[in-house]
Amino acid sequence: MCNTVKVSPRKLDPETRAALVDIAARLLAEHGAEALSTRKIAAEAGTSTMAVYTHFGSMSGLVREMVHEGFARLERQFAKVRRTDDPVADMAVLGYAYRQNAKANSHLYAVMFGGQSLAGFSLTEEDRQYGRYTLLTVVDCATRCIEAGRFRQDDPLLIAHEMWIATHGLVNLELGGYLIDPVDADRCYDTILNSLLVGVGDDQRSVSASMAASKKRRRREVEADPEPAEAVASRR
Amino acid sequence: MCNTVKVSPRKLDPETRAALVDIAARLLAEHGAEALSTRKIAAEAGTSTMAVYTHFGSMSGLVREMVHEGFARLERQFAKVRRTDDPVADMAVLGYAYRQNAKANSHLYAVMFGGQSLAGFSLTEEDRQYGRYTLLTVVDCATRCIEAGRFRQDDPLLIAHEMWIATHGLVNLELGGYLIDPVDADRCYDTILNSLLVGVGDDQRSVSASMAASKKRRRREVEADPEPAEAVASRR
DNA sequence: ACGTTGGCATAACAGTGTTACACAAAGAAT
DNA sequence: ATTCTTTGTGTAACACTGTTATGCCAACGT
Repeated sequence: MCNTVKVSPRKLDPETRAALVDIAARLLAEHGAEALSTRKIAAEAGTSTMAVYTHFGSMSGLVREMVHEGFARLERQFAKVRRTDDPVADMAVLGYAYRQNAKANSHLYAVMFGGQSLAGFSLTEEDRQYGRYTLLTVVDCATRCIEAGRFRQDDPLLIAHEMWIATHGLVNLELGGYLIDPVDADRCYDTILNSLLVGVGDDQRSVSASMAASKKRRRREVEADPEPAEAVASRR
Repeated sequence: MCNTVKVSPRKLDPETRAALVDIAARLLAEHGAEALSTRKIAAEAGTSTMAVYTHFGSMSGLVREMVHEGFARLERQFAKVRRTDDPVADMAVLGYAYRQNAKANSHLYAVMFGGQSLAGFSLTEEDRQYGRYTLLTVVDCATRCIEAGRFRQDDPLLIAHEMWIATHGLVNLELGGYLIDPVDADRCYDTILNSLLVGVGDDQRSVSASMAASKKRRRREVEADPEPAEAVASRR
């Protein structure tokens, strides 16, 4: 009777926790980084600023949660991409999904990958692992490309990284507003992806065909607008 | 006697202006974004916080100045790269210079290209034009590659953008800490650059030779450590 | 039913960017 | 040389930020 562990006379409310993340994400998306403050979040959630500290420890903790949610979103976008018998087209659609996700969550994206410090938050190695895990979908796709004889026998992790880097670079400059009229983002991406796909062993004709196929699939498998709020809510 | 224009009874001191930028840049580089405050800057400069407002209007104005200085630094790095009769090697060295500059000024770099909002600063179209101007060195190099018959007859601006995007993507993920051991930054960059260079028309043998040549030139033409402080001071 | 425990609100603290205001310094005009 | 005017700069305040010490009270285990 001495070591009886008394736990949780009052549990943390998971609903308010989720609400805080949602509100923070909305504030960030709608009004930018400057609008992200404990007081504004608490006011919208109908609580006090303490809620942020009991649930997340600090503002950085909340940002970290948002970052993880961002990775989860990206993974869900990836999951929507079908695995067809044209894995190279799949790869192109994955790239488009990455772009679309980044554009839909542009403020969060900079924190997830750019290393931007938002409210004093900075990535930990654990966070990065979380991010790298998302890349596994791309690695798997690269593996299927190799197995299908489209790509040269090579390290699928390296191939996935190539795609990641190119897409990431494009998205970053696109979001930064640097890619304008004569040399716009779509044109650049087509050219780069083409070169990379040929570079890893596919032949030009097959690449052209796969990229054309991917363009048809984009609209179906990767919708531009973010998923409706009900879907997010029902997942809880 | 009514419209006599009375000007400047007391001029802005360009020395304190430069000192403020320098101090701000150092604080940013050494202690991160959180350490960038008017009071800290003013304290180090031996002035009051008002100096920031008379010289730059606001904190964002000072950040803008730092961004422009960042572009100028990049351009100086580019200027160090020689224009040889192997323009493809030149291109590879330029890419290395871009990487090196980004790593030496990593905090500023995210603001310059990533669109990170630092102290409420966000890029204006004028700032972006400033950034695009820096790319002209790369466009020129691409033109020389075409004239030398190494690259296919194509839009040099598009080619420059390809290189920019790939290098930028690599640098961003590198700075974010995402590129680790088995698939590190150097390995990725070599592979991607190779694919892109072949993709714009050069043949594999020439690319390999040029990249090998570029590796020898790197250390000479692009020193890793930032330029000594005296050089910066004497330029004023 | 009761007592413990931990979530939450309140209010304070140290810090931030920004600004109104007074002062002083420096060039222009006499 | 002296005065005048203009304007940079220091002081102090304002509204705001993240964070935390301190209570209160609701909810859970007993």
